[in-house]
Amino acid sequence: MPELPEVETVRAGLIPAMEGHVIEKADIRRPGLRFPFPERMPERLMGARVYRLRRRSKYILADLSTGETLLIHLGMSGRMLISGNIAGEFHHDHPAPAKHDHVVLDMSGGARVTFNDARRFGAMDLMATGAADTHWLLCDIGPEPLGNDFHEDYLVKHLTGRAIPIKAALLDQRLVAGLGNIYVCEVLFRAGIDPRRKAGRISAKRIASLVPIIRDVLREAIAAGGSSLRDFRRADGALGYFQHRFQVYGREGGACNTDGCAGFVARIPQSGRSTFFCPRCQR
DNA sequence: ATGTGTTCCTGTCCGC
DNA sequence: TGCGGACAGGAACACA
Repeated sequence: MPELPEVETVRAGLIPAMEGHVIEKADIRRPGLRFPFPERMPERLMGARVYRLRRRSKYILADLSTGETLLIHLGMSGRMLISGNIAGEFHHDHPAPAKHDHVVLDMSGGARVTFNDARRFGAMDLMATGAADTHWLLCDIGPEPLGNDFHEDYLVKHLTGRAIPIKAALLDQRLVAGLGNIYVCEVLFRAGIDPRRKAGRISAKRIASLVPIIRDVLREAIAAGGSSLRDFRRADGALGYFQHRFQVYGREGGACNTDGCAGFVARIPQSGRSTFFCPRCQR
């Protein structure tokens, strides 16, 4: 579900509720999600102050005063909901736990943060803060697309000679972090590249052109508060609005938006997932 | 190395 | 209105 822009939106929304505040109560309502929760999770969370909320790829990382870091992954359907006292506004009543509310954190500032995840593909874990980079879920993830380690030479070097379709390559978190099905489709549309093309058979110049396009798409989506499909919401309950800017994702059969292109958006399966593209102007 | 398919789950939507 | 099937933002895994 949430890709980098949505996770970044959630992180930003959680900051006023969590950063600088102490976890006063941790209600763990089931043994785990995609993976079992770590041993003694409530005890390890209770009394911990959240120093900082970070993001790495599609993961939210909360550095705690206990020397541990809480890792949160939203999977496909995970949501972080805030209720109660947010940023000095008093709304004392917390709603009763709803279906699929799996973890409930009561913060010292008066906010309640609820991890709701219908499909339970999400995850939570705790690790030593200093060892966060070596956590098994994080250690093989590639560079942040908005960071300095992701650049033209890097992408060209890692795609040279690869027989993998460019769509699958960009979806692989080991190459670059944070891209998912929506944004890969949108990026390849802007680049005019056919998602089925083998990465190694695309010119270095065109591969290089993907770097600024990836950055632009992600930055625009973050600025828009992410994309609200189905039930994705920002932590404050507002909807993101980048979905209104989709050129191809979810637009099967729609007219291509490229000037002068008379094509229509097609949907094809690629490695078990839907790819949306314009066969006429993506080559 | 690179497919592809399956799996983990629940919810929603669409056609009959 | 019910029912079955397809499909959904992720990603690990087994296997050809």
